[in-house]
Amino acid sequence: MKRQTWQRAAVREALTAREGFVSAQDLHTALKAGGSPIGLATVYRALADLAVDGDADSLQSSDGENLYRACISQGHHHHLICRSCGRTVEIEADAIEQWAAQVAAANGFREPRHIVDVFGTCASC
Amino acid sequence: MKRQTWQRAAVREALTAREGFVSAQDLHTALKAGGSPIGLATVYRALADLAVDGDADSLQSSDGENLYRACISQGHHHHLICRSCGRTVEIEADAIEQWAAQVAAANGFREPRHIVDVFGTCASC
DNA sequence: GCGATTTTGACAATCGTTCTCAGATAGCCC
DNA sequence: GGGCTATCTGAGAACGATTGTCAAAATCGC
Ligand SMILES: [Zn+2]
Ligand SMILES: [Zn+2]
Ligand SMILES: [Zn+2]
Ligand SMILES: [Zn+2]
Repeated sequence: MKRQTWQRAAVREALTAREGFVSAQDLHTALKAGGSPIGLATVYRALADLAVDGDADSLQSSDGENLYRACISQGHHHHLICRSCGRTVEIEADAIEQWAAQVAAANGFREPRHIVDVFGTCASC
Repeated sequence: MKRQTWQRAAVREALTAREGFVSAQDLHTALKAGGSPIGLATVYRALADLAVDGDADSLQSSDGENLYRACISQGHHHHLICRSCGRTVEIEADAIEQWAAQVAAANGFREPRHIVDVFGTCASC
């Protein structure tokens, strides 16, 4: 079973305080700047756990970094992300879900999963 | 202007000979195994060029590797990829293109780009 | 063939991430 | 509270994909 530590709480809180997607390293830097003595490896582990439990969304940036964001809606959803400021809008689109399932089935593919993210420049940028 | 070298030709050929997506390292290993003295850095550079020129598709695997594949259809398209054998089907879906553009516009996002890939297990796996 | 310019490749450097492992700690039983 | 034990933590090393370096080699226009 998972133990409750102040480190995990701190990571969860720091992540929630952020608007858009953050890297593990950035979050660690922010925590240290706030006076926390938390270790980098711990931040990585906590973020991975949050993502697995569905409490955080994760995606890979174009240069291969893993980015995380506190989840707002609980269910399956996608993102519209500002490539400049990182501001993120959560999107639900049944049409996409159905399309993905249908396309997979039509080609004989089982257990379909999909990656759908939209990037753009937001109104304030 | 781009120069024509046997190295680039070899990379292009090796990539075309493959069915699904390959990593730069795998392709390099295959080339070496075939007797070619080509360097790893050159394979990376050639693949990046192919992707830029639209002659190869590229995507990031879940563990952060860049994968490449010889392009069949020329225009913008997406992929249905077998998570087991790598077999890939190219997909064109105007509905998705329109949906992405519309979702971006509705939220005030300009210059939308999107990532859409479907993974599954193909019929033969 | 010549020369300017580009490309190559061995190797080092980078950088995000994971591993290691000894010490700290949460949760549980008494 | 005190003690026990499995889990968690963190400093640093290790790792692995990718990129940078730079001298030597190759291309292409002349
Ligand atoms: Zn913005
Ligand atoms: Zn979806
Ligand atoms: Zn398959
Ligand atoms: Zn598209």
